[in-house]
Amino acid sequence: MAALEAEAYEQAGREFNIGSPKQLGEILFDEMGLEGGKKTKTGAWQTDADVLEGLAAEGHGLPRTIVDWRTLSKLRSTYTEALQAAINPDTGRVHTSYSMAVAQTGRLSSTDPNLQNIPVRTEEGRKIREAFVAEKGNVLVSADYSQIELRILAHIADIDALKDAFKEGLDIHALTASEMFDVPIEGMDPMVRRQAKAINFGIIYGISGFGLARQLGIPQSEASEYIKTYFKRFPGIRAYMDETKAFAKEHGYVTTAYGRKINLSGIKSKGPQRSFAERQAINAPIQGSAADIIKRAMIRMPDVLAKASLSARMLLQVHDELVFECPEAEADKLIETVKTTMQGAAGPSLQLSVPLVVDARAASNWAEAH
DNA sequence: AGTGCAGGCCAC
DNA sequence: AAACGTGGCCTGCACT
Repeated sequence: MAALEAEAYEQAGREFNIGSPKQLGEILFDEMGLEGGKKTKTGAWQTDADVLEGLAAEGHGLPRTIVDWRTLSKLRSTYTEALQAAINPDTGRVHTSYSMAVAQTGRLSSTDPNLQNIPVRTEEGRKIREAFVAEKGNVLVSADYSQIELRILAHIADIDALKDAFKEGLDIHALTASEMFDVPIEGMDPMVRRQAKAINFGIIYGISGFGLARQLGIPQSEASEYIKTYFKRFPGIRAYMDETKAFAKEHGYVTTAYGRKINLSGIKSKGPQRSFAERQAINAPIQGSAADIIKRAMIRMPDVLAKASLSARMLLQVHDELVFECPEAEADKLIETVKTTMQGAAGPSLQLSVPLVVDARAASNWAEAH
């Protein structure tokens, strides 16, 4: 990191506080005069990774150096150093706290330290996750719901094409791409599937052409066409969204699949507040239902483990994932027990019209088990 | 030294 | 007008 700092000062032509976005923005856009800068709402130059990647693509050196420095700096300060400092000397372990009434949707949240945002997406980040290891002679078992939110959407919005796809165990993003772009699933271009995946996630979040364009780095006109095509192919999704927004506006809340209410106070306001509340109205039943289901699984777990004579302990919940620790010899039985419990957790009070699928694996560390 | 906000970025 | 949902933690910075 020291080498990256020296390189940044060299490229900037002077020293500055490398951790200060404000100073960086002034160097890039006021001193160096780079084009394409945007301001944040407070008037400061925006210097987030998207902006810096754009500048780096123009051939400028400093933005690349800063992005690399921030990546390492983030991992060191937020994870490597903070997590070691959080080890409890009595247990030799890191213990998080869960809040059950913070997230509007009914998700848990995790603090001091937050163990629900341990890196996983990059190779460097996964090294952090490798440091979460089982006691000697034990293994970690990670069990996560596959595509639970899209399955819930298929159920709630009652979309036959999506429900059938899940029943047949198809690759849902590939299917979406196939339907939208009229291409066969076999031998599909990975970039086409990636675009469909972004659309699927966007749908769950209450997408806009602007947001999808930003996500995919394509013109807004093109993104809007994608969304139009998606709704044409899955008209039931648009109907669900319209109905949900109308319900929210009439009642001031939406409900999960179990009937739990989620208040949306901003739904009757105007302008951006209302747009925001409308996206919440679309997302909250989906995210909230997933939260209900995994909580039902967690509540049943102690009983289920005891009945199966398993000594496994449930350690963590990460929204659609449960992490356990157990003796190596128990792992196979634990995986079967946990899978069955999680996959059946929607019932019996709710009969989901799509199957829930759980992937589970055992390994000595969290990165490999995930 | 403590507080709170802004900007940024990690996860699902 | 804002622009894709739910969170928490880091540093910098202005302030008390």
